[in-house]
Amino acid sequence: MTFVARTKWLNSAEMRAWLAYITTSSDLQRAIERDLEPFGLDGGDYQLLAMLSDAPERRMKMCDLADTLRLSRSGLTRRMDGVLRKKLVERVQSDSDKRVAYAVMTKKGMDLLTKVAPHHVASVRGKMIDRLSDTEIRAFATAFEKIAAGLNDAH
Amino acid sequence: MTFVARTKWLNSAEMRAWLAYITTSSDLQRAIERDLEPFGLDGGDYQLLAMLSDAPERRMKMCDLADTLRLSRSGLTRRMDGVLRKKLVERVQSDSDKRVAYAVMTKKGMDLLTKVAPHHVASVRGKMIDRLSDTEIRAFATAFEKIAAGLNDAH
DNA sequence: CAAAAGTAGTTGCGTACGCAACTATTACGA
DNA sequence: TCGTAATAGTTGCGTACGCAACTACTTTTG
Repeated sequence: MTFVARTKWLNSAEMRAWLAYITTSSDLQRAIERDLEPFGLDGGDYQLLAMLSDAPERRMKMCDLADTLRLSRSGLTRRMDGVLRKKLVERVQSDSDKRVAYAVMTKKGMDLLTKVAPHHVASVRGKMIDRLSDTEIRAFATAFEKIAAGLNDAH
Repeated sequence: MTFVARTKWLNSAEMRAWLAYITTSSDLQRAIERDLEPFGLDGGDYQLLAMLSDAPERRMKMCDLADTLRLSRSGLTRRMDGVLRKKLVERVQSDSDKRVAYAVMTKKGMDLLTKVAPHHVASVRGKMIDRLSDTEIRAFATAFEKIAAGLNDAH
């Protein structure tokens, strides 16, 4: 294919960016998750609670929650099993549409999140945010926003 | 803990950076992996082959390979099963130290990587690199390098 | 130089999650 | 309005991978 044959290799700055990104982002994610372990949460649980805490009435439809968490429907079903067992979240069947179920954060879930969030923020700050200048933070944000836009409009 | 009580929340620029990062990086990774599927490789296989292709004599000790790929030892053992079955890589026992095994890329593996690499680079370019300005690329690289440095010296 | 400690790799087991298939419900088109 | 299509959610099955335990070597140490 002409297209591929013509593909430019990465120059050194581009390669630096790509390599730094792929090696570091997995380390970063692990490090931040490790800081959550003392609270009995993993990264997925935390994201789930954080999303619910942000939603009106602290509730979301399962399928919307799956989309925002980047989980398949079945993936969310299993992940819910965990937080349901811990009583951090409840399932509530919808009256108006009997297909849909809501995930609703319980008081226990909210209390836990309130306790954990400052530690999590401290972790994110310490490992990432506070290591970057304001300029870098802004560049970082716009870079990922541009990438996200590209991913969306390419389907 | 005073430390935690004092933790500053993220301001809006910081929050933008963090949110854009966590939501987008998983989408980006998936998108790039999807582009590898037509070649019968997943992201892990590709990384493995790429690392070997870069190493002297296209071979690496299993444990070094595990470290660079951010896999546990057992994780690498299983991942090797896949590429061994496909004959892209061979295991070679070391003579000098009978504990160690080398992963050695085969000609078939090298040929495949040579074929796939341009598509992969095109994918990385299209989804990320070409969407960013030179300035953003540089900021991106230094940002992740700083983060990586922080993760390392914090143990 | 023997015993203890360290290192490389594999295996058993448990967990997370995606895909495909299935059920139940709702929306739509003729 | 009936039948077809779309949507929400769960379940079965397969894969990836980490941890702990194990084997087999090698290095260190007293």
